[in-house]
Amino acid sequence: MFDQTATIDRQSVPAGAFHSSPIDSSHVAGSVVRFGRHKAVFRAGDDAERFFEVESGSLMLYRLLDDGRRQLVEIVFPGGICGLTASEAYESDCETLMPTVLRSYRMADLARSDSLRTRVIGQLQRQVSAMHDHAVSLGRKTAEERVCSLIVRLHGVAANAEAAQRSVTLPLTRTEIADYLGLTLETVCRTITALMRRKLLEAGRSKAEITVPNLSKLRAAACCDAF
Amino acid sequence: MFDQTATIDRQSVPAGAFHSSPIDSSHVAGSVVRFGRHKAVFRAGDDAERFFEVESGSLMLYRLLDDGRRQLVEIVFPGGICGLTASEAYESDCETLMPTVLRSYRMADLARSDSLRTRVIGQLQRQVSAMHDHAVSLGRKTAEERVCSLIVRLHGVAANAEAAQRSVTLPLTRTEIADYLGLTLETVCRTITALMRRKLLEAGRSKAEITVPNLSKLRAAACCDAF
DNA sequence: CGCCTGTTTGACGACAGTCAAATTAGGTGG
DNA sequence: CCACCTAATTTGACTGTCGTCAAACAGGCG
Repeated sequence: MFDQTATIDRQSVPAGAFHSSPIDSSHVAGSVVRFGRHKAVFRAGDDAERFFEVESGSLMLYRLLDDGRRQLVEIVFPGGICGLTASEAYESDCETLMPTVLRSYRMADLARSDSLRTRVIGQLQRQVSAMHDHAVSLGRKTAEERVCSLIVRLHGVAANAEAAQRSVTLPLTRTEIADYLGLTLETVCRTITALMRRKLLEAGRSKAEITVPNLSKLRAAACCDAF
Repeated sequence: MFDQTATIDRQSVPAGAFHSSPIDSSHVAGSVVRFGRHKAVFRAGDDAERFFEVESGSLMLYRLLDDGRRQLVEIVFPGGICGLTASEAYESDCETLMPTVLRSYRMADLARSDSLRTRVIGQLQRQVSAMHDHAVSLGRKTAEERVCSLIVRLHGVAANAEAAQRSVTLPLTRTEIADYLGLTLETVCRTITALMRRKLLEAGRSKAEITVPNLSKLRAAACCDAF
């Protein structure tokens, strides 16, 4: 489907890095890797030799069932970690949602760098919390609440970049949104259309762009919680 | 609903502990806390001062929506961690599913003990993987597949305890199963009944006990993946 | 024995899924 | 720059799985 070639760009560790904090027995900066949109970072079943930290861009992690059903299990934004697993092989597929810069570490780097460990723990905490919210969406929310929850979250993540803008650029196609929210493509379309009719959303200049006229109303429609 | 009192039992740190590995600046053993069945460990909104490691027993973490909908976001078995959050307050409620022994740590202990950090990272990896599987169940599996997946998992966890037994003791009520699987109580009942008619399950001596005549058939009905 | 909680079963309805077709958007090459 | 081609999105009609409402049943404990 997509070209799976990435522009791999192993930057050398900055010279000064070798002389910093004495706490780390070795200096682990990771290697920078760049990917275009919709490139595979790793595949389920690949040897899990490395894990990744998102510098910019975003990723999706998904699992496939034998019969083709797909579930996006996580969307990873800058600062997030993926591919860190205790098992031999990755258990999900990982693809970029947009041009993305990752920092790649060997699994063993975690044992070497105390600062990396600390960073990873903080990040895993945040990701677990996001996954709890996601479980609530999948298990207990209606289609409309799920769509609103996702847009509220994407709005929050984009807030830095687009300042106080009310416009949100969806990094996901309708199919990806559906696979993240446990719905079908058709239900996602119909739901977005309905939200526009009700003025909770407004069309942007492309299908991937949406304007949020009233964030608190949207948040209410998402059914209260964190995002 | 339940008596929220726990038997708290702050054990002193073993004497020898103060003289071990020089890497940890302080020696963090945590305090042992014991709870009966269906006791609250913490509530959403409580100050998140401590996190917990399950020594024996099991826990459920759940979130409630304003209108009363509930979603169990995690079931935590021995070795598992809960309550570890970057935010000020817990974001879920946590209750025991059976009499349970926890080890309680202050959030700050994590910064002090390198061995604790390492253990926590490994555990978070396993829990993230379990949550990914759960997301697949919630988003993409049918009621029957979800029920089978859960029983297969519970069978796996109990395997140590009950050896090669084919019987599984469900630590969850039907309502809790429903709230974990994103179904209703009635659907869970009907699904279990249907599985028994089809001989994928057999009744045990109580409602909470179930016999699995053929694990691989059950696993197939759960739709393939890890659990 | 009786109450309370948890479980089971039934009848019916609704939300979201399936199948199908039309429309739009993007990207490529002439 | 435009025509064309493919992928993505939208909309419609109908179906089915699971939720809702209701009532009966079972089990544990005082």
